[in-house]
Amino acid sequence: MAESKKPDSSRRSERSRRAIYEAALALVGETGYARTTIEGIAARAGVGKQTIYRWWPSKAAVLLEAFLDVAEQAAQGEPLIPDTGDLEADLKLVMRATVDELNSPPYDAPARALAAESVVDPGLAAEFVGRLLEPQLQLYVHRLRSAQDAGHVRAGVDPRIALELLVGPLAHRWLLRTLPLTHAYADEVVEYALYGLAPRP
Amino acid sequence: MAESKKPDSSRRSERSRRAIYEAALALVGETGYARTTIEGIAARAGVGKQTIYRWWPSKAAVLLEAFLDVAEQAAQGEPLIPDTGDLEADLKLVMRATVDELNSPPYDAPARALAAESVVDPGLAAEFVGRLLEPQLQLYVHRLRSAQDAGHVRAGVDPRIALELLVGPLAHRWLLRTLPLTHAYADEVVEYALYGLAPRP
Amino acid sequence: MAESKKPDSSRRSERSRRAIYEAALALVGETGYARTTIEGIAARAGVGKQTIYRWWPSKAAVLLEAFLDVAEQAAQGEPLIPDTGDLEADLKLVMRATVDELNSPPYDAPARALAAESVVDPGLAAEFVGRLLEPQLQLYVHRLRSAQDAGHVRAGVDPRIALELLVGPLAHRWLLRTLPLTHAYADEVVEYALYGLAPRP
Amino acid sequence: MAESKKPDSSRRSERSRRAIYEAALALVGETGYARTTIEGIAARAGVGKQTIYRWWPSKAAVLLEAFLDVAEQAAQGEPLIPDTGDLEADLKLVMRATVDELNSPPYDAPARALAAESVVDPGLAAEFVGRLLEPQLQLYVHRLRSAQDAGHVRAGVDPRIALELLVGPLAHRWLLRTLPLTHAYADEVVEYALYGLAPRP
DNA sequence: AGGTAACCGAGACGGTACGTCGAGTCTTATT
DNA sequence: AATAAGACTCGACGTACCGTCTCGGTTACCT
Repeated sequence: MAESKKPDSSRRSERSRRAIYEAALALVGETGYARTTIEGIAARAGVGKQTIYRWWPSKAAVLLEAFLDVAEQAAQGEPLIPDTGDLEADLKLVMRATVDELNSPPYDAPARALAAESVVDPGLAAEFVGRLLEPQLQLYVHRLRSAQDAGHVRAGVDPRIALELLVGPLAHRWLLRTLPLTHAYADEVVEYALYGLAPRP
Repeated sequence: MAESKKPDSSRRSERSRRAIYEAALALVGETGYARTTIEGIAARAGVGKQTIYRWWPSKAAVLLEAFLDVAEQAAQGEPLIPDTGDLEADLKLVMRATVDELNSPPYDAPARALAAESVVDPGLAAEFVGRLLEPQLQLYVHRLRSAQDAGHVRAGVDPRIALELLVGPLAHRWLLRTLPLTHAYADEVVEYALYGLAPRP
Repeated sequence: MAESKKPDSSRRSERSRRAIYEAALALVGETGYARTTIEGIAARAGVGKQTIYRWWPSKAAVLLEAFLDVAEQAAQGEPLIPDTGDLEADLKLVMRATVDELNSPPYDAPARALAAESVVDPGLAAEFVGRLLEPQLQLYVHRLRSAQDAGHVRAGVDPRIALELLVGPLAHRWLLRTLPLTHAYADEVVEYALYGLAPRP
Repeated sequence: MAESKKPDSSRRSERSRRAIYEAALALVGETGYARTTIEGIAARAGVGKQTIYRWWPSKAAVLLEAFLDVAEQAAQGEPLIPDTGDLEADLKLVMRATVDELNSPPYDAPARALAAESVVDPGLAAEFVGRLLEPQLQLYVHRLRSAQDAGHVRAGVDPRIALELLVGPLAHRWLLRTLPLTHAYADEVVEYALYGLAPRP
């Protein structure tokens, strides 16, 4: 009943782990995900290939962890979604910030790669959504519930669906590049969506 | 400005073209896009590899055309978006149909593969969006404009953005599998979105 | 009992035939036999591939005929082997001329290619020997017989073997490049061989 | 002056090396050199193609080493050229043995292929001559010098040229198949050549 | 003089092998 | 025991030519 030998993580080289993260992100940024290879990551990180295969099941998994790593560090001074009492203003703020993030190359390249892989690999998608996307979405749920409590959103509204009315259109433009992703667009999406959520007089 | 010798398409073998489409769709359906190889398509189609490389620049391009080919044949009896005068009912109808399509494996596998590649390959994305997605989206624009003319949608609303409020959430759930994609969800998205578009009394 | 359709040689395009010869010799000279392709010959000659396949069974056969063609033209003012009565002088003359020929690139390249192919393809070897080499060798037989009649070569000597004592060493150096092929060497071979053929006092 | 990364030969798999030699010789023997492919050798040896490309620059180089390998093993019980004091008899012995070797298929096929390639590839020729042919020729040089010391060959004779009078004719018949290669022919060549080398009374 | 059968240029086709790249596994020596 | 290094088998890549096969277009013979 032996599991096929799992490595002893207490012995793991922290140095190598970080070098692999950096190499993975750098290569994906410079040459794109498809042209990034495990061999290339290992070479750039000054690491043996086996060290990667020992700790990660796939190229996508390496990139996901690398990306989570920087995301966590960036999220230390967590901005969350502000709650000034003005829902529309607060949402426009975060949505504009999201637009900026999606438009910035150092974020765009790995995030795009991970999204694309997730589209096609349900296992990765579960990780990607669970560890990266869902926590973000929950912030919207909280803010919307708070607005609901304050009477700015109709009582019957399901925040989960409301949030997707906001985030879905942004994701759509970002992923498929149908049209440019701008602050103006973010604002309009917020406005159109909120019309439908506001209480009827 | 020398074009690197283009083949003479009048000499092209229709037989091979169709065989390649069928092989590509079959293999993507059976083994997934990543494990589908050009060599495999050629072998299954009973065709030389060069015949694929002569006419398409990449595996994704083959699949796109194969998919467009069946899409066109399927769209002969064009369903379009009905216009019964009841916008909500009409939209729910198409949105439910779209949900069914996205949930049906023979459509899902190649569409997902193309979407994933498009996320990461802007050139393919342009083709994918322009030839497959955008025509679909224009149907929404038309239906929404018609509703606007009938006074069921506020005059100031931009149909392009309105449509993304409908389609974006669906795409989001489909692509990233955040939550199940159901008829109920389609209905709710339509309802939430239309609240915001309806004229204020 | 129909032979699988042989082409009608009276209809053959002389223009194409000559262009193919020239292209074949030029390409073999410029890029070597191995890198010369039938497609390349056809392209250079401004000829369809089929025109080559119609008239020749192989690349080697094309080159052989091309080479024979120039060899015939060159041999119009046939030098043969002179017969001044001084066998040694006469042989040195031809042997030196042969050395010069073998050392001249325009002759060397195609001749080498044909020899190499012949080593490995008995059918081609038969053609090569019968149409090109053997006629040359017969000249030696005649000259040696004449010398025998004049009493300059022992009566018991078989001219066929004697000739190979002269030509063999030259061929050996040429084909395998063991040592440089010079006039001095030609002279020495003639001298050493003739010692053995001369009548014993 | 960067060498394009050379592999570490201390890590080399002996098992693969021997399997490649055997496969190469077997395939050349069975199907001929031209129809022997690197892919075929790799498959037959149960080896990755890359393992061949890592250690050899060409198909011919593989075959050369394979052939040298068996030649070395065969030459353990070195026969050399005997020195009984009777030069003619000794030479006839080796020349007949050489004829037998050249007429035996397992030797003929690879040797012929290597010779043919050498005719056309000077680099290979250098290897072929230096490592295989020249050591054989030196045996003749030694034997002839010994005969010279014993007064059975004229003092002025250059053994190098004398040897080519013996070996050249044999090679000529073997390579171009002008006439059959027999013991009788070997004897005659020896006799004719020795006439010219013997001291004049 | 018109019809027609061949050769001709061109090049698409189904194939085979090329030489390269990278995947994932395994081995060796080092820390 | 984990590591850096890298050789190994394997499979696919995209390319180059093979030899076969249409496809018009031009000759050149033959009614």
